[in-house]
Amino acid sequence: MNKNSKSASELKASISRVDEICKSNNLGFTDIRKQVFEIIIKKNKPIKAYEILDEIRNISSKPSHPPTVYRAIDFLIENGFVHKLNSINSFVGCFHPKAHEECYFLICKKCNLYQECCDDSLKDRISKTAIHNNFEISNTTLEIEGHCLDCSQK
Amino acid sequence: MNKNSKSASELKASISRVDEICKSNNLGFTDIRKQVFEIIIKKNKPIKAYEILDEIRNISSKPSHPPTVYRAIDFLIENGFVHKLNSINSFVGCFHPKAHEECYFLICKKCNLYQECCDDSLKDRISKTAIHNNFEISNTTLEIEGHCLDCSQK
DNA sequence: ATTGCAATGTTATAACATAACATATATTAT
DNA sequence: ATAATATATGTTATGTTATAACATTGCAAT
Repeated sequence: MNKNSKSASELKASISRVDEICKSNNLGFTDIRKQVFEIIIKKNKPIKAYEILDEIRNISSKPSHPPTVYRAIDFLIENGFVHKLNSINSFVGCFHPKAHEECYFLICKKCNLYQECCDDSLKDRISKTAIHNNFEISNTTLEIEGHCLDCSQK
Repeated sequence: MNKNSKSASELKASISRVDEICKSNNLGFTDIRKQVFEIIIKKNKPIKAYEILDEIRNISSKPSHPPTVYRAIDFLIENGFVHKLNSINSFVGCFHPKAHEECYFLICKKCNLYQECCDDSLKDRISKTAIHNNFEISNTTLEIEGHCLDCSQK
């Protein structure tokens, strides 16, 4: 699985990468959106909307409300910077924004770390299954829960 | 996709099949559980917990509450008679109870019909992906949303 | 300066789910 | 048969997740 935390430089790199993408696509990477994105990638584990809200409330002096967080999340998801894990109602940062449409995940139930597993053969297999069923995919949720190497050895 | 509704005989067959499985496994297929199962398979589309609750309230004279429904759903899921679609917080009947551990779905966004797509090659591919990442699967959520043949032709 | 638009603030509530404890019903052991 | 146990259900309350609706702000274009 991915490491437990990201270095300050990795964080900065992630943020400036998204910043670049937003600039070149004319997307407003506003303070709130940046703040929410930073909280998500800093945590480096799936995080819940209300946890994000709590963090913002800790940081900021002025009152914050759920819609603020959900709007920021919507923006981040729409543009592929963040993904939602439907099976655990949580959000994770994307390692490869704009690199792929669909994103598949391994989620460790013990340590909560997650990993993207978007290999092409899997994507192909899913695509073939859809075709075989005359089905036109618009989006796919693939979330594999279980135990990562570290946790299954313990 | 599967047809829009099930015939009375198909319904009866589904229920008695589950009945059999419960008997031979010493599981209590109680009235409430049977009722919830019937409501789910009758609908033949993903159904939400509170819709089930509403139906029960329509049928029954005595008051019903959310835990009643959620407990029945839990029982049905635990034993493989029903699946949860995490991406839409809904529940569907299983076409092949006990035939497979994991169950993958195609869900049409337009007509809401759903279809299981649990082919082995897909299962293998997912399994290989997990192995490749040193990951031990406990359960998998695969939900493919899009349009079925009928709906994409319209 | 005013209009228009995108983003945010704010209040309220909708939608989804479970904790905790009481009661009833079935099973088993004596 | 009766008590003890386990399983299932009833009930109240509340926790958790998410959005509707409308007000306000800030900024850009005419």
